[in-house]
Amino acid sequence: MSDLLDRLRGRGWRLTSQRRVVAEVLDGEHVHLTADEVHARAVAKLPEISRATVYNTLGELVSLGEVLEVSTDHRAKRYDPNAHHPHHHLVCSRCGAIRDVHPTGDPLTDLPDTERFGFAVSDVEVTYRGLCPECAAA
Amino acid sequence: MSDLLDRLRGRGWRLTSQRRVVAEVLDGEHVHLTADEVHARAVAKLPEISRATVYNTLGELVSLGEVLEVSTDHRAKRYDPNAHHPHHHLVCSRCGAIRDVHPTGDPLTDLPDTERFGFAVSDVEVTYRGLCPECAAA
DNA sequence: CAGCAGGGTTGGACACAGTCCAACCCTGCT
DNA sequence: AGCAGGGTTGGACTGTGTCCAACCCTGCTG
Repeated sequence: MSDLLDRLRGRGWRLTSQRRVVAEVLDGEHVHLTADEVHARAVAKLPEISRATVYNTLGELVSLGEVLEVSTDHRAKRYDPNAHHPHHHLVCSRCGAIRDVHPTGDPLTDLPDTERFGFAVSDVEVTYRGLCPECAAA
Repeated sequence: MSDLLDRLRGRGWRLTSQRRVVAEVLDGEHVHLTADEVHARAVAKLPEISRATVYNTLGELVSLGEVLEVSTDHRAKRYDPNAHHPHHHLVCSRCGAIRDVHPTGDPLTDLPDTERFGFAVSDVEVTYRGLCPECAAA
């Protein structure tokens, strides 16, 4: 994703220091951060960046398709920088840890026309839930 | 689900008028209501019922496995009274309408051991997204 | 080079969903 | 009738996210 900045520049995105920092944070650790976690890490690099800017920038990255929004629990949304590799998620039902997973098969083909009710189905999200090894041991 | 009240009684659930009203609301229309919508409908039948009680009761019904929590958008949770028929959801990406669907196949078998990372996977949620006929026409 | 336009940033106020809590009430039991 | 204990209530509170008006910064124009 080091080409992320190039891609954004190519689309006429004005590349401010704030936006660069947010992109760097997402590029840094490939984990699923909440907006506030992104903000905390961004502040470490650019102390005066505001929460609103982080929210704005994350929203823009999402609508540009460079980052995915994931909301597995009913709490804060998380941001997944791995937007160019289709994948699904495995979530620990106790601690909320998230892993990217790649199931075989395509669930889209598992939804017969009679079950589509005239919808133009374009996407599927699959969320597996279970106990992670740490929580299972505890 | 008219046996719902029987099942609850059988488990020693104290059947107050408030709880009965919440159960009736869920039983009434088989749609996916938010907690506030349940509250509004409950108030129509029992004017003095409080929001806290609705939340409490919904939470209890969920942990008893009588009702499912669904959160397809990042807004309010919705409650699905259809807990005894395994199914998944089809959501309109514009208006948020939800339909229950029954895909063929079992996505659990599509997740190889190497993709389970030691998790004890127990459940899968599949959410199909697309435009509903009304939104596609507009 | 000054002025300008327009997008980006800021922080504080606000909105929404949900949770918590102490006081109160109600029911069944003794 | 008195009591214990669970259920209910409403109001305060929290966490997450959005909105907005003022400000700033950059590149362009004359």
